[in-house]
Amino acid sequence: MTPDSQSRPRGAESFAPAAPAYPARELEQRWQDYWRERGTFRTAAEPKRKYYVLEMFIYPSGDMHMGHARNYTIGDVIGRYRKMQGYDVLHPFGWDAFGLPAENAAIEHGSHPAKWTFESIDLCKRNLNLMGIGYDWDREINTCLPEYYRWDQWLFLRFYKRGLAYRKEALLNWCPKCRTVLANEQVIDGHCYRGTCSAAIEKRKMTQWFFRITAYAEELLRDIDSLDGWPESVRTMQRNWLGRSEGIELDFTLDRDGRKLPIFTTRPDTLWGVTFMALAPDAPLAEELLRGGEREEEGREFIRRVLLKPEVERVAEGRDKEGFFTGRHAVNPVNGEKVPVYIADFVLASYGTGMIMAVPGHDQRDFEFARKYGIPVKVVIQPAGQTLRPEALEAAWTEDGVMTDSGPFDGTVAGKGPEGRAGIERVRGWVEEQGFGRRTVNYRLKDWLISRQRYWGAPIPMIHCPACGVVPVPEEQLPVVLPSNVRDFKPAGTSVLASVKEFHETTCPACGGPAHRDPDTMDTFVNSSWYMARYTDPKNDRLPFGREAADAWLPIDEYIGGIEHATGHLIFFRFFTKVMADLGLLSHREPCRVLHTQGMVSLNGRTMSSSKNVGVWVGPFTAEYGADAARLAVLFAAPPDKGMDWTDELVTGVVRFLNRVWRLYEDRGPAAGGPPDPDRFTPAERELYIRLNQAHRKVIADTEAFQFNTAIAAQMELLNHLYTFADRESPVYHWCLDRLVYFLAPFAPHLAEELHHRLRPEAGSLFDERFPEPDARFLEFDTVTIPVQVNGKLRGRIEAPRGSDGQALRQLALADEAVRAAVGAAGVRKVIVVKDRMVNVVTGKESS
RNA sequence: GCCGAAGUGGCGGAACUGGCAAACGCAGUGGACUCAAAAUCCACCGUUCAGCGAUGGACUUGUGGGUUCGACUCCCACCUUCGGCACCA
Repeated sequence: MTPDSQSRPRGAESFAPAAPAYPARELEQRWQDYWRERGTFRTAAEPKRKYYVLEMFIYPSGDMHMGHARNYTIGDVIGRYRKMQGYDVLHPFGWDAFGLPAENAAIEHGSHPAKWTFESIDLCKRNLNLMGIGYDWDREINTCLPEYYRWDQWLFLRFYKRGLAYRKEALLNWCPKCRTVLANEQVIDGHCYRGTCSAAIEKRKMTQWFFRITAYAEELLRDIDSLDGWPESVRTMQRNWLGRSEGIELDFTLDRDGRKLPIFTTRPDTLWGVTFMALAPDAPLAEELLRGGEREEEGREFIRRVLLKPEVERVAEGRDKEGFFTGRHAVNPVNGEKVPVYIADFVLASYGTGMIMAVPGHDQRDFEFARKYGIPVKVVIQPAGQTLRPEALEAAWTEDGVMTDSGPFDGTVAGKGPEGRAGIERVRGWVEEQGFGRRTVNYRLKDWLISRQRYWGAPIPMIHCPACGVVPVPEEQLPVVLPSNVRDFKPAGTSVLASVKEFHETTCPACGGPAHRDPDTMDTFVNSSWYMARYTDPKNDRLPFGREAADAWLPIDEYIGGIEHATGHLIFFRFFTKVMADLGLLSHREPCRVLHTQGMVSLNGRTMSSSKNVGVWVGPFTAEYGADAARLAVLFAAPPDKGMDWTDELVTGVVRFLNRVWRLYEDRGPAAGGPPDPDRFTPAERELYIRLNQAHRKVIADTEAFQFNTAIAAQMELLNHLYTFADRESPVYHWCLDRLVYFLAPFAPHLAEELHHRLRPEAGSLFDERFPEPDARFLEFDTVTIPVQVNGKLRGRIEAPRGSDGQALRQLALADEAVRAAVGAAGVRKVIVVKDRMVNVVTGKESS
């Protein structure tokens, strides 16, 4: 390990803040045991009022830091709170246990990925229990067990039957370090998505399995509108990711053989400005066009060279475009013009048809390319009141304008701007009428590549037979168990499982002849695409889950996890839900009603991370400060969706709060009496009682609004009032202590449970009690202090009975000395009164 | 470049539907307790000007405009930060 002053060595922390002044750890252990023994967080068999709260499950990779802890604490607050409101809560947890780090660790230590994984799971589970998270461990799932992944395989087969799983050859993202292909969602800026890897991605042509997620692109996009419990940011990110664009597909005709060259464009209004065509270098047609031509060899060499370039370089900003003239020409259907056909590296094979009509006058990329290769430029959209000359053009004109040299459309306003849309629409209609092309919708989203050439994953349940081709493993033969007798996990560019004879060699289910299994495993995002449904029926051995159970609990009422999954997991699990609904497995078409994304936790400016060993660790921290301090720290620092910085000062504050609470109850015996009698209130008691109810109201409102920081602040405020309240024998004071226990419950559950038992030794768990309602009669003070402004500036205050009418407030305000002084000689022109809130006196002349 | 979110004291952050900006916490200052310190408790604590002082005035929610009796909140323009997408035809 490199010396690093920022991160502290694990297990040897010496934190600056003082530890709690009460035996936090001891008492927390006691109540954690108590909850476990009593099954406090076990799920109801048949929910009456269901509430499904779920945190994204974890990839178990060793120790757990406060970034993790924050995620699970947020879920736990909601789970405990809803339970206390009488909901039947489902709050499960499990392990996303397949994946590369386990394999890499095994390679490094010469052990087996399973060993490393199970050790990590043990550690994580211990940490979660240390934090006092109330899970129903009876529903724990683990994706690396055959009981789980057989259903990945089962679903795969169902997908296959429906044509939603298929094999194709394509140019794929290859991570040279992980030695496997990756889905588009797993490539970030041309690099591997895994933080510990981030190697530059290469392209390889391979035959692999895909899920046809594009078949659901339209529904995935449309239903985003219905996800009103999701953050707008995530909805926008998904819309961008799906990338719908409307246009037309239209055929150019190749010279000599009259072959059709289909192109996709969103700008049919520029059809008359086409001066060349361009094909993607990796488009299948590219090499074909060269075949037999004079420039065949040269062209092949160009393609080879361009495709060799790593992805990062290809997409680098402002990069010079490269192209190659094929020697062929194509005819533009709208005007019969003959234009040269190029191969150009800026054209993507995977988008649209893999070829484009190029309009240098009105597309910046085409313009740059045309200038470089001396291709003519035509201007067919003239900006209003101007006449652009092609030879003087310095950049493409991409705004709205008037169509010129455009056959029947001369004079039409067209473009992508608000004015021009109608023009494009007209051309579109015409193109269809003339039979040149058809309306098309294109998506940026591509099919989901799920094959991985790695060992530690769910085997793909397919068999390759020399006689019968690709044959699915019969359902009754599932699971296809991942063999454990593997020596070398390091893939040499081919799949690990191909080298395991006993696994790889099999017989064909169709003809009985020798065949071999598909040697690849599934992307781990497959496992996490349906796990939320498995929790509803985790032990089912006939189906992935029963429909009744799934319908009883889904959709998730509250899903909590990191924003980094916005365009990966959160799209995949929506896709799976829709397919599973179409397979008749469940009724809902969206998996999750409300989504909250949680901000990162940083330490000294660096994001906490297990793999980088940066963090404050749950084990050592709770040993010294306890779980309640950890929980309050992550909850109080900031609203959940914002990032937060972990500091010693933060710990100081929450520990001080816990100590103050503790001390308040220290000399208290069992509770005396119930709610206080308002008829016998002293003025001070009355005030305290109102403050109690106000705090109560705020705790409820803020918790439901996901503002735990202010919910805790309200409790701190109440605590401050209690400390300065003189009469410690007052029934109102007693009652406050009684209520405060409930307020604390979701946030600092251990301390709350302890105090609950102290006040009511004979009672059961606090979490089997109902969360109380505030006393609606005492939510406001009878007298309000109302600020008085003169011309919008604060000049005085008046006291008035709550609910006083405008006339009364007006009189009081105008009688106020400071107000009269401020008004002076100018005279009152107008008085605005907002009941119980504000009086504003507007004076006659310019005064002041 | 496009899309989205945000910008408030020394710091983390509050502020209902347009109605007292700065709740709560940290840090800081003063006091109590103590032989002393820590811990604890109580009080003060946006900036600036005038005043010995009590107090009073002015200013203040990224910048500049606007709407309004009144704007952290709404509108327009701009700046900055963060996040996403990006040769997508």
